[in-house]
Amino acid sequence: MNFQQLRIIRETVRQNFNLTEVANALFTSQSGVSKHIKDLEDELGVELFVRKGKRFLGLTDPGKELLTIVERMLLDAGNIKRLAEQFSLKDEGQLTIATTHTQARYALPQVVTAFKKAFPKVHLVLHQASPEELVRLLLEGEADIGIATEAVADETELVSFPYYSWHHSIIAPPEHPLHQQPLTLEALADYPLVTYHQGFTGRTRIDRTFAEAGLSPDIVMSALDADVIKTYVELELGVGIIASMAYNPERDRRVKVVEGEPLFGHQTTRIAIRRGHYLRSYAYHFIELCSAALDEQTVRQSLSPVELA
Amino acid sequence: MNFQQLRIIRETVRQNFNLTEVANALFTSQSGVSKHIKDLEDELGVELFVRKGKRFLGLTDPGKELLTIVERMLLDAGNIKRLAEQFSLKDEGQLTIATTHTQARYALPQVVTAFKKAFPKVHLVLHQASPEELVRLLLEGEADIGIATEAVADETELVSFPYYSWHHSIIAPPEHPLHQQPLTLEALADYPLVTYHQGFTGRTRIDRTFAEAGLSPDIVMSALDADVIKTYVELELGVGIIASMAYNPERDRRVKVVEGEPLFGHQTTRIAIRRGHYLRSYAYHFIELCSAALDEQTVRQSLSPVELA
DNA sequence: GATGCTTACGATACCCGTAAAGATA
DNA sequence: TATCTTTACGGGTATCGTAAGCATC
Repeated sequence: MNFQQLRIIRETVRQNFNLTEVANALFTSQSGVSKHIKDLEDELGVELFVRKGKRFLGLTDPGKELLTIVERMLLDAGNIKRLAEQFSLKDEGQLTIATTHTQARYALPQVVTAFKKAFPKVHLVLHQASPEELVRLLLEGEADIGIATEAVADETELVSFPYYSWHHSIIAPPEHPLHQQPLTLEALADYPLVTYHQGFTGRTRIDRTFAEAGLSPDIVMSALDADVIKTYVELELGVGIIASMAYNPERDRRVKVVEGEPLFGHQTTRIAIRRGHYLRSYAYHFIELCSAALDEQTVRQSLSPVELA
Repeated sequence: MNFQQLRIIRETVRQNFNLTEVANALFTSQSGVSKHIKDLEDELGVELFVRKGKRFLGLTDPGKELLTIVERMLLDAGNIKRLAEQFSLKDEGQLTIATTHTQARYALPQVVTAFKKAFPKVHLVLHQASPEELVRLLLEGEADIGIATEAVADETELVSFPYYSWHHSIIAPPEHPLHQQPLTLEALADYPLVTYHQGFTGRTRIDRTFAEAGLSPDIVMSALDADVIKTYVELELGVGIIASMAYNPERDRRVKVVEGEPLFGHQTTRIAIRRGHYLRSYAYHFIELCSAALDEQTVRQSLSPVELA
């Protein structure tokens, strides 16, 4: 048994049991992948994969149980590497933050600025992704910290902490009739709407709120970011619903804002990390810069790995 | 990084930083050990060991942190092997029980008999050891299950469950004057005593009870097992204190027994396993044979590994 | 016929053990 | 001086990639 074999087992599942793709992902030959799997199965005396002829279809029962152990071992292998870097290059290295556009654009700039000042040698990677993709990046160890409003609280392998709360704002051109009437869900649903994509920046909440009121608004356009939404609102395509922090009274003079909290309530953006993922000390500092309540000790205490069995 | 390197790191600590001994323990050459350590340190970019000239003295800070991860990885490596056997040889394999003489001789025979009947193909190893040694065997993965009255409840890396309760019995020749007087600690302390070695079979409790009463009895002889104690009591060397289950009215006719519970209270023998150590299904059956309350589900639930960090 | 897995084979790199040299107690 | 570690070197083995063969879709 060696680490390459373990990596291959894990990657085979990730690549949907296509050994050719596994070889590409691990930058090795497909024949080597094939042989490694065979060798490991021989050594353990168990078939790990369900085959149909020469094709791989899935994991056997022992394969499934083995995978959870393998994942933990490879997680630990990564932990060893980061741990070593922690000591060899105290304040150097890389920190990968997986986050959505909204956070990267409106919430994180101040944190990033402060962080860069404190740790100038750390290479900061802001990996922009959807909430679901972001969860995957954390689970696979490709990102150290995830920041999002959706999805992260639902995954048991992740631990998440509240970062900050915000609410939705409704924007429309200054002369829009919406500004002449009291704001209700019904009134809002009468106009074509422009807001975020499915699963982004509180869109789930928006949809649910309308649905619970028995309304089906006409969302004429959806976008990943508020800049795009604002642009189309200015073009009078419809009424916009954006995150409050995306509205800037200085710059956004061509639209007029109404607070949407009475309609949609407030949202909590969360900071997430994978259980058992070793974090460099500067990563803890980054989290503490986000929220002073989240000091290293507090975060570490919540980081114990999920139970076995 | 490979497994041999990890094994060497772990073994170097176990062998008190003597690389020659490490090589012997791992059945390899000392030069290879030396090189592996160097290679790993180079790869990680950190010194793992404190050296004085060429001698190894201990672990550095990163070395200490690394060790805990390495231990977990090697534990998982063993888990993979057992897991595979579990599937390839369903009811075959080996089960190593580390236990003291008293348990092996008086408590376990019935369990072992029933177990052998249920799992005739499992090679059962009864590893007789002191409670401290037994803890080490469990921690190092050399034993699957430990059974003892002492020590096992104090180690956080172990989980333990109550097996059964017992008390001490006092034995003396039938005509001994002890039998003519009411049993008190003071009366007992007047006679030379024969009982178990330090740390064995409730000896801790015996010593503490006398000490708390301000008595310092004359323990003329101590032994590992009740058979030896009985022999010397029969030879009138002194009064014996043994575990109640070691007294057999049929066979032990040459001594007369007095129950010692009023003096020493009762003791609980416990079944212990290491957190995170994968157990074969027949191991769970063994535990359930000891105590019907300890079914596989109950035991597994208590087995989650100790927290990180 | 295109895709995907297995097997064969040669080159390479890695690991191991012997032996000699250097350091430490 | 005896014990212990490092370094150098040669032999063996495992790993890797190319290429050909074969099954599956």
